[in-house]
Amino acid sequence: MAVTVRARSSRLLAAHIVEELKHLIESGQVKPGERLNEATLAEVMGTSRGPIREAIRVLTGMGLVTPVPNRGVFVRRITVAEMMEIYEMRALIFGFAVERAAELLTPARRRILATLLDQMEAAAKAGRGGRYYELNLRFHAALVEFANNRRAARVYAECVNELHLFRRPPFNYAAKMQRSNVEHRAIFDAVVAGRGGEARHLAEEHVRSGRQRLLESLDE
Amino acid sequence: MAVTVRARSSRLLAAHIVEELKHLIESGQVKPGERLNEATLAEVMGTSRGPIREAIRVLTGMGLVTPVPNRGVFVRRITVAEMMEIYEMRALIFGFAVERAAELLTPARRRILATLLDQMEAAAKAGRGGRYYELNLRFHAALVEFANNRRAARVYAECVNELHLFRRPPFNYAAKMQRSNVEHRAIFDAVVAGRGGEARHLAEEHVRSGRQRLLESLDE
DNA sequence: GCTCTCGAAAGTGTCAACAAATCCGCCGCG
DNA sequence: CGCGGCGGATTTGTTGACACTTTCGAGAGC
Repeated sequence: MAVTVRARSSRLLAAHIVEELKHLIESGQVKPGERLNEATLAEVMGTSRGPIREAIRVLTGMGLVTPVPNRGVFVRRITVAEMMEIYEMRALIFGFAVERAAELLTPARRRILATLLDQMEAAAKAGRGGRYYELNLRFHAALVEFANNRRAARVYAECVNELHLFRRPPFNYAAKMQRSNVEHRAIFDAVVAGRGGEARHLAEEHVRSGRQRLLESLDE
Repeated sequence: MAVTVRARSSRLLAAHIVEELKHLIESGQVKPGERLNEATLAEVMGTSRGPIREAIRVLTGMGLVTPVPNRGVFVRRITVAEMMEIYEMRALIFGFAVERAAELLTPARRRILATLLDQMEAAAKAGRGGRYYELNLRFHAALVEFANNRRAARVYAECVNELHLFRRPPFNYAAKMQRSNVEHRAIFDAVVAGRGGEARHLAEEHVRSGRQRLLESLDE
C-alpha cells in the first residue's frame, strides 16, 4: 500500500477522505484483496483514525471494500464470474439509457456527443490509448446522463467503478480503439435519427463486445 | 424519532447497528427528512457515539441518508420524480431478471414460486394486506434471485428499499391484491413455459401497474 | 410591537487512550 | 525435522473528553 495523497481542497468534514480513498482504489494504488491499514492512512492523511474509519465505512456501504471483524477491511476482489454479471447489468442499463437518450435528445446534447466522438476519433488515430479511454468513459457517461434518470446513472457509474477493480485502465486499447469507435458512431447515428430501439440494441451489443475484448485480453 | 430497539444477536462489531438503523428507517420509525441524533441513538443502542457514527456512514454510502456538515445526517426524502425514476429502474431490472429466470428455472425453483403464489392467493382471499405485501416482496425477490446475477439482485433490493422511503407498507392493498396476483400468475406461467420474452414484458408491465396503483393511492 | 444582538445550550467533528482480538516468530517437544 | 503452543507486537474496536459550529431564546434598543 504505497500511497501518495493529493492536496485537500474543501475543509468540509472527512468526506474528503472518501474521495481520496476512492481515488487510491480506482487508480490502483491499493490493489484488490489488499487491506486498508487505519493507522497508516491516518498518518498519511494527517488526521486521527476516527475520520479514516468513517470514510472506510462509507466505502463499505458502497461495496468497494468488505469488512472482516477484528481484521480490517479489504479492497473488494472481483472474480471473472462477477465481472460477467456486472457487464450484463451494464449492458442492460446502457441499452435502456440510450433508448431514452434518443427520445430526449436536444441540439445541445447532440453537439456534446458529436464533439466527444470527434475527439475519440482523433485520439484513436493518434494511438493515444489513455486519452481514448478517458473520452470513452465520458461518452458513455454523457449518454447515460441524457436519459434523465439519476438512479440509472448512479448504478451505471457503480458498475464502471467496480469494473475498474478488475482491470487497470491502461489495458491494451491500441488495437481495439478503431473497432470500438465504429460502434460508438453507429449508436450516435441511431440516437440522432431517433431510432431508439435500434440504438438500444447497438448499445447492448457494444457493451458485450467490450466485455469480449476484455476477456480476450485476459488470455494474453 | 421515537425508537424501540430489537435484541442484539451477533456480538460482532457495530455492523449490527447498521441493520438496526436500516430497520428503523424501513419500518418508518424515523421518517424521511428527519435527522438522526447521534447521542440519542448511542443511548438507545447502549454504546458510545463512535460505532453509531460509523453505522451512519455506511448508510451514507448506501444513499439512505444524506449528511450535512456540522448539522448531522438526514433520512433521504424521495420526491415523486425520483420515485418514477426508481420504478423505471425496477421495471428494467425485474424484466431482465424474469427473462433470465425463465432460462434458468429448475423444478425446485418452480415449486418455491408456486408455493408463494398459493400463499399470496390465500392471503388475498383472506384480505390480509400486510401478509400479502410481505409475500409479494418475497415472490419478486425469489424471481430476481433466480436470474443468478447478484449485482442485479442487489440493485433491485436497493430500489425496493428506497421505495419504502416513499410510502409505508400498509398502504391500501386490499382492493388491488386480486389484480396484482393475476399478474403474478401470468408471469409465473410464462416463466414455467419458458417464454422468456413474454415473461419479461409481463414483468415490466407488472411493475408499471404497481407504480400506477401507488400513484392513484397518493391522490386519496 | 418588532428586530437585532448576545449568550447559553445542543450537537457534530476530532482526537488520544484503553481494551480486545489477531498475527507472527520462537521455543520446546515428539 | 516437523509440529504445537506460548508470548510479544501489531491492528482493530470502543470509549470518553474536548473543540467548534449551529441553533434558539431572552433581552436590549428602536
